[in-house]
Amino acid sequence: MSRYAAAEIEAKWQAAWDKADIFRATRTADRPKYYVLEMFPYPSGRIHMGHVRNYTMGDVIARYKMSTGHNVLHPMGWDAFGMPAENAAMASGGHPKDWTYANIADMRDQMKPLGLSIDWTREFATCDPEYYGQQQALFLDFLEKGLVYRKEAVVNWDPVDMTVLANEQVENGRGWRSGAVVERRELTQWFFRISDFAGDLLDALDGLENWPAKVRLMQENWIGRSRGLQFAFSLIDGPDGHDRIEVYTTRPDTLNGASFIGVSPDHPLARQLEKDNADLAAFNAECRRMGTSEEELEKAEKRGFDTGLRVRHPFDNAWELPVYVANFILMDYGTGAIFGCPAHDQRDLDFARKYELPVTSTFEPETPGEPYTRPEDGGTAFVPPKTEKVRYVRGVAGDEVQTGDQAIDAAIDFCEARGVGQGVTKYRLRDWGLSRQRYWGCPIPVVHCEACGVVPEKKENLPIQLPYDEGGTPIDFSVPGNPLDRHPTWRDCACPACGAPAKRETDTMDTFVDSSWYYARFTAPRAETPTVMEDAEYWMNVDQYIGGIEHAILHLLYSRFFARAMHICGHLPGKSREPFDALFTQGMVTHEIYQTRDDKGRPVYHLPDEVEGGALKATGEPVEVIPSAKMSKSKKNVVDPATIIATYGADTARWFVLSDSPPERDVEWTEAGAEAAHKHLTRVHRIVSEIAQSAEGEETAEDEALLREMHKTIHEVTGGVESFGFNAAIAKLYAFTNTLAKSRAGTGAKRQAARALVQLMSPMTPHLSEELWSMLDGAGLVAQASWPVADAAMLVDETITLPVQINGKRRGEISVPRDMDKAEVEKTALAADAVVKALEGAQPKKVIVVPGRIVNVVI
RNA sequence: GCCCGCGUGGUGGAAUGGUAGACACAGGGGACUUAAAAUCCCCAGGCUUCAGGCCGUGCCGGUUCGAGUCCGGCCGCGGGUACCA
Repeated sequence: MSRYAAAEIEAKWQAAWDKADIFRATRTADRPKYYVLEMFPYPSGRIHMGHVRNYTMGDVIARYKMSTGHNVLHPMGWDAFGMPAENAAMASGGHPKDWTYANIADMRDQMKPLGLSIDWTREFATCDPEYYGQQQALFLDFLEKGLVYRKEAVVNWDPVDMTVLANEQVENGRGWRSGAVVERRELTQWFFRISDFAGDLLDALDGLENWPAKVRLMQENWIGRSRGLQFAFSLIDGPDGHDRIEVYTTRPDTLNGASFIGVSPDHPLARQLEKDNADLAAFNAECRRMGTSEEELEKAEKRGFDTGLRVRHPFDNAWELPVYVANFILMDYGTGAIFGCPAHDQRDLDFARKYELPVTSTFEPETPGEPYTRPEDGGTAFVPPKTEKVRYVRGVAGDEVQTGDQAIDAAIDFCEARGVGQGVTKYRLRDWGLSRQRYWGCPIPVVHCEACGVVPEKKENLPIQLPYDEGGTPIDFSVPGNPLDRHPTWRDCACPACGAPAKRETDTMDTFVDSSWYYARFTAPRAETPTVMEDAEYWMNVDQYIGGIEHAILHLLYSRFFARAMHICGHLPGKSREPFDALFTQGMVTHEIYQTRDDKGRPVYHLPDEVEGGALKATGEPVEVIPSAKMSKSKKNVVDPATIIATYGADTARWFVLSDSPPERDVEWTEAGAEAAHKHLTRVHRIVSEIAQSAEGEETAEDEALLREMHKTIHEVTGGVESFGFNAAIAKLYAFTNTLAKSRAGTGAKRQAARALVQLMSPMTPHLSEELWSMLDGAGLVAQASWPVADAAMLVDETITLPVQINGKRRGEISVPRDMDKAEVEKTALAADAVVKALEGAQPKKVIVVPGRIVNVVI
């Protein structure tokens, strides 16, 4: 009897699949298409267990769909632009391009042994000129349709590295790499007009029924719709060009509690005033220096600068309010100006107390008599939920007692009728700035011409390729700044409009652009246009998208925007305005952390490989075990998929990452678990090969029981695979393996059962299944066999066991024919020993019979 | 702060309002073996006066013939998010 030799089997069947070319996706009308996609990886150089879990799940779906008669598209590519490649070049020399392509080759080599059903002919990397050239074409189309534009924007500027930093890259006001104090600079940047789509992107979330509710909610909050009133206060003796201050409020019902006006330090009025006021200029400069991190904002004191200016209240010409410049007001939300209502906003109240401004309640709790201290009497700001009824003492419109929502609507109507502003809907979502002052990204295909200004590059000149060297020598990344800026010749070009010498744009695109349309490119990866409508029409949408929850907002929102924009430019059909029909977010792979301490008491981490039985293998020194956490290089709690595959085989790794936890939750990698998975596969191999080799025998009385169990297993595993219940499906497969191992059924029935087992396992353990399938004389490849169908008649037993409860507590059970009618079941239940004993001759009050489920006797 | 999710044996977890703990890990006992490995069989929520009984899905209450599941209020943990006017 041959042992389970995973390495041999896996190589053999991967070669067989390759030879038969069964994973190549080709358009055809004779089968329904199914597009399954996992979020493509960044080519860091090593695959990790998270990748294994992600791609295995996608592979299970892809293989299952293939065996249910679908024409499956299951592609793979590389999200290959980005900072790590440049950082690697800066740290250790070399070129980002070489680093990236070498990593891609390494990772492909690590991925292939997993036996994924991927159509590798469609593979591409976003740093391929063939890909980013089409991205540049998209950009030009977007430009033509007004979907992308340039504007001045404030950015975090690192003066040492000479680059713009994202907010996440600023730590305590300093650049994360250079440690230099970050400056706020105004730069002209490119923006996508995503905010024009805010309402649509929000409303359309309702239609994404097969997305996790959590992700939809996160996007909803991110887009952040609010309804309010926009109106103006008239300014008394304002500087030239400033006779009013426009404000936005979601609480117009508190207008009679207004106490001051606040404007952002970046507000045009503040900028005008600082020209003649050195103190204000200093105040504003200090505000602008302040970081934007959460931590800093938390600590930052709410500070204001009294401009001395006054405005008139819109309801009362005689009522004047002071105008402050305040450090907590953002220029890019609303109008950059607010009215402060200290009674109903804690921040405004703190501000009012600090600068001794009036506090005026406009409403109070509805129920009198409850202990309540008004904010003007030293209480905290009164901010009840808007759905709660309150008593208006200085309301704007409507009843004295009403909910905040009602009062807000009434106030908007009232103000509109008086010509005081209008009701508006605003969104938190802002336009997406895509300019990056980096080398390793997709060049923005425009030209700056002295005569013509900003001119789009001609499409026939695409792709605008990144230069590899500068005048013969490879680009030196150890010099700070953007290499494209200082390149001797790359910038030089002819103006596409007038032909005069001009300069290229040196900004490149945010890498989120690259991943916002790759799913569409997979439908026609070698086309001379971004997409081909016929292919997009056929393959789109992605039927099942799988990836990490960390992309719940940015990547998925940007992709939804891009799909809309591509539709507008004729690159995607209307149905693909929402590109992902179903989304699944899987959990992480975690592992314990092993740590010792050095002589100074600092933690030293150790790889799981170096630890055995709670001590270091090398020295025997005991290790501290820290509970499971996400695998990370810095904590060394990583297991390398390559090692696992070498030790146990890919099927074991695949089986284990699916087995122990529900796919949306984290799964803890344990040596014991991996070993158990491997033991089980070895056992299946042994049991099935024994059955395959045993001689034909008589039918036995146990045949039917085994086949019934087989059909139940088919039913449950199918349901599990279809609903991402992989762990439950695997539990059922374990149970069925036990049944099969113990069964005394005849060889014929056992073969049938073994064939079903092997086939049901095949999406998870494709290699082992092929091997056993061939032993069992299955025709062709199991990968191409039709999925087994459960016989409904075999799913229900002739005789069933019903639990009998007395007053809801289980007291016994009865065995009855499946289709016995309710009255008979009741009779049988009442005759059961436990019931007779409990009733002591009395009549039950009530008997509930749930057919096929349970009987409950109420006494 | 606000929004969302989750609390089930020693552990991971299973359970359309209907037998709580499937399946697996770790554990205990046994068979085979000179021995070990491998394999196979059995036990296993807690308490108990043990052919039985009582308790039990974070805590308190409710709805129901029946609640891990539904509702209300707490407690704890996890995630998201915020000077958003």
